[in-house]
Amino acid sequence: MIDADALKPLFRRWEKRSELSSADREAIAALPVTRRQFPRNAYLVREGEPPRECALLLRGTTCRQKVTVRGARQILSFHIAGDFVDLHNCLLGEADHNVQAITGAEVAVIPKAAIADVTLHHPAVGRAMWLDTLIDSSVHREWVVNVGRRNARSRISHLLCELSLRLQASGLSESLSCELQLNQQDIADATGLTDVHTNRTLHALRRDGLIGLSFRSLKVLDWQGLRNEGEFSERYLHHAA
Amino acid sequence: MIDADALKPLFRRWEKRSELSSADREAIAALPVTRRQFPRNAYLVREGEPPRECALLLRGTTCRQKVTVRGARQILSFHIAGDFVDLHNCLLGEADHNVQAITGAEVAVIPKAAIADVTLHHPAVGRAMWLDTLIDSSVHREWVVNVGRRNARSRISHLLCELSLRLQASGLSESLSCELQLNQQDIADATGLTDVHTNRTLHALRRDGLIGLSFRSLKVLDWQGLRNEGEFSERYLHHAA
DNA sequence: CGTATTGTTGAGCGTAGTCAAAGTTAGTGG
DNA sequence: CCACTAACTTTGACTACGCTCAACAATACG
Repeated sequence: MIDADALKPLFRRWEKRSELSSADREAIAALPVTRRQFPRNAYLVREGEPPRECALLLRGTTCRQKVTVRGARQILSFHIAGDFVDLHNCLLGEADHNVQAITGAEVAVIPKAAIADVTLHHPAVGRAMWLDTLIDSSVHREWVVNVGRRNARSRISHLLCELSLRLQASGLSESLSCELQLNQQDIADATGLTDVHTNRTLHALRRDGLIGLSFRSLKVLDWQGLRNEGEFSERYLHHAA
Repeated sequence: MIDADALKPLFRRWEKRSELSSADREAIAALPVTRRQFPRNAYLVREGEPPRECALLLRGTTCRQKVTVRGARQILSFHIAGDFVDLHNCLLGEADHNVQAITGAEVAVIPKAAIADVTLHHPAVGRAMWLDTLIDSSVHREWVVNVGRRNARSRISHLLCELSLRLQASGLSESLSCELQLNQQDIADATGLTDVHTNRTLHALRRDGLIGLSFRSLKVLDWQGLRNEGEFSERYLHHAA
C-alpha cells in the first residue's frame, strides 16, 4: 500500500498526458511495497546487478550514473519524487548503469511480478509506464546534445531549466523559481564538466542574476533567462513536464 | 509482405535475446508494408512531426540527430539494416528528433495500427519491440558518457567498436574488421567534435594501425585495440549485439 | 571544537575549436 | 572521355575554453 499523498506527483505527471480511471489509481495505490530509505550518495542499483524489483521514488532526488574506467562519473539523468527509478529493469537482464541518491531518499520497492500484474490488468497503467521509459529515452537524447554541442554556460542553464520545470510539473515546487538541492560536483558530473569550471560558470550565472548560490544548493531566479542561455525547449519532455 | 532475406538481420538480432515462434516470424513477414527509398542525407522523420507510421530499415544506414539553435548537428545513434528507426513514435505524440539517411537507404513503412495489431496478437513480438526501445535508451546513456567524459581518441574508438560489433551481430559483416560507410563529418557529429579535430584524430588512429581510411569510409583493422582505446564494454548493448 | 566535505581562487597548460586555404575524390553533364 | 563542380579531406596557424594542480576558505556536522 502506498498512501495517497506519496502518489500525488506521479499521478499529476501522468495525467498531463492522459486520463487514468479511479480503478487504475487504486491498483497503483494497492501495489505491495516495501519502503526503504537511502542516505545521501548511497547506491540504489549497481551496474551489472540482475534486477530484482522496481522502485518508485517517494522523497528526495536520485540520479542515474556511470563511472568510467578512469574514475570519472557521468550523471545520465535525475529522478524526482514520483519517478520510477528503474522501470526498464523489469525487462532487461542486468542493470547497465548505477542509480545513486543525490539527497537522502525514500523509495517504494515493488516486486517485478506486481508490476507485470498491474500492467496486465490495467493496460492504461502499462501504457503510462512504457511512455515513461520512452520519455527517459528522449531525455537522454537531449542530454547527448547538451553535452556534445553546447558550451559550459548553456549546458548548466539547460540542466537547471529541465529540473525546475519538472519539479513544478510534479507539484513539488510552487513556481519555476525553485531551490535545487545539488552540489557543484553533481552539476559538473551531469554536464560533463569539471567541478572547478562548473564553479566559475555558476558564478557567472549568479553575477548575471540568473541564479542564486548557496551551500549544496542553488536557486533558479530567472527561468526565462536560463531558457535563453540553454536553448531550452520543452518538446523533449513530451508533456511529462 | 516483407521478403525473408530482408528480415534476416532483425531476426538474427532478436534471437540473441529470446526465441521467436514461427507464427511470430510469419506475423512480422506478413505486415502490410510500403517500400520507400531515401537518398543520402534525406530526412526520414523531422522533429516536431506527428508520427504517422513506423519504419524498418532494410538497407543502408540512418541516424537519429538534432540540430541546435546555432546550427550544430549532434548525431544521437545510428541505425543499421534490421533496426526500427522510430518505434517509439508509435506511442509518442510528436517526433523529438530527426532521422536522416547516412547512406542511401531503403525502408519498409508500416502503419502504426499494424504494429499495434501484431503486438496484441503476438506478445513475444511486442516484448521484443519494447526491449528494442529500452536498448536504444541504454545506448543513449552510453553515448552521454562517451561525449561527456572521454577524449577525442576514446570517443571515436568507442563509436567504431559499437558499430562494427552491431554489424557483425546482425550478420551484415563477416568479422569485426568491417568497412564503415561514414564520412568524417558524421563521425564528428556523433562524437561531439569538429570535423577538423576528427580528421586529425582519425589520422592518429591510422598511424597506430587501428583503422584504415578512405573516402567516405573507414575500415576497422584492430577491434581489440579500439576496444582498449575506447574503454568499450558491450554490456550496454544487452545482447542486441 | 575539530574534521570532513564542499566551495573558491590562481596560475599554467593542453585539447579541441576556429578560420582559411589548398588538395582530393566522385559525380555530372557536355 | 574529359572538364567542371560539389562534396569531402587535409593542412597550417592561431585561439580559447575548459582542465589540472594546488592551496586555501567556508560550511556543516558529529
